[in-house]
Amino acid sequence: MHGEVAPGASMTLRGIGKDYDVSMTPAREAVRRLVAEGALSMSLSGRVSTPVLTNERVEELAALRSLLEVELASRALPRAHMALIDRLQSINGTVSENVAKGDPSGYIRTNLEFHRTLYLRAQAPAILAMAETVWLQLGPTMQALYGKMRRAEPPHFHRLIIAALKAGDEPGLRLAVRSDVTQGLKRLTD
Amino acid sequence: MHGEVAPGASMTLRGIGKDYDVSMTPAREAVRRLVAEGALSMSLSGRVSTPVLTNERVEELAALRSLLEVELASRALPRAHMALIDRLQSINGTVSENVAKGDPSGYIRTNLEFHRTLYLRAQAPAILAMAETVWLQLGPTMQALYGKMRRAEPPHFHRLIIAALKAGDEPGLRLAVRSDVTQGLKRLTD
DNA sequence: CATAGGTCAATGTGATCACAAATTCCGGCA
DNA sequence: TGCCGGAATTTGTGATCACATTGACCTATG
Repeated sequence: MHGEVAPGASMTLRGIGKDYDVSMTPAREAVRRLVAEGALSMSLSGRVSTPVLTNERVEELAALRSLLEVELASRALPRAHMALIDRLQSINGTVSENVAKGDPSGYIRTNLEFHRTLYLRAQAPAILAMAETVWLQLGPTMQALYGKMRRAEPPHFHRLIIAALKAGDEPGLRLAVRSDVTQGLKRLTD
Repeated sequence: MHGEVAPGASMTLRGIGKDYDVSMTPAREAVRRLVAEGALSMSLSGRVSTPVLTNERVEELAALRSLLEVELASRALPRAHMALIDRLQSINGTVSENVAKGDPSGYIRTNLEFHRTLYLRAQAPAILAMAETVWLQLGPTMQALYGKMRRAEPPHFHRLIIAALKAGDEPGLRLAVRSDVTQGLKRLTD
């Protein structure tokens, strides 16, 4: 999810087991779960690797992020008090730090933390779980994206999100979330 | 998914294995996958059962169906030719038969086949997979719903969907799909 | 008769093993 | 030098086992 492993990286059951000091059995169960969630792909022979996403797939996942996260933000809006907004601003500072540091994995992690913190207020665990599944599928590919980014951009749309939350502006919030989610992924399909 | 097992039904690894003439290992992997997809729930002790959904959860899943399936229908619309519409009408006939027969599981199965046939035209496998995950989570509860239905209602909204497809009416299609998806689930939360 | 305590069966977990399939690697041939 | 083929290693699958824990049943007691 955090883009710590590159797209197309392959792994073996025995290797995973050795890494975590367990036998093949728990490694197999973890892998099967991640395959079910789309975070890993399995060849017909059972070999497992991180998926290499086609442009069409990335476009779909971006559309899913947009659909789900706009809904989550919209549901969170009426419950978003000042304490939450302060928290979001603080996280946003950490995001900027990671941008400055040039740490792609840290950037992805704190960026997702920003979104998750907001969406937790939506009190919609099933929808949030789906959104996290999408994040999981995009993880490896996101790393490739932010590795390619020439200029590290500050979290512009995050500020729009915070502003819309403060103003209680629902259409503005929906647009800001959609823009933030779509922005980076757009570049990925070029 | 087809509502063949009631909500809250519990099952054991050895029991599943015996049913399908395999050992515990494949049963465990299947169960873990279904748990990851939300189709089964697992207690802290590892016991597995079909989930009993709260009203809030049903509302969430209905919202997810609405979001995802409206998008899928919208993407399928430009690609929907006459052959597809004929196919949908044929499936719709089978749906009516199952309604008349009073076969809840058959009704759910053919109803989902109607939706899947339309959505396959959207050429969006990731979104369709998410929608099917939602169907999976709703399966057992759907059975409880259609078991409670006094009067078996004909697939009214399906006809609206077909009409909108014929007319190329996108707003009408979106509304028809949203209504069809929401209709039954609304009654479930009372 | 109800309830609490204790015993026993049932269940999930993780490890290990045998086996088949596939991938890789290496040598030989064109 | 490039490509093909076979052998050996790697890898996933399914089965079985030991063990700890949980849940259920049964009995005894108030």
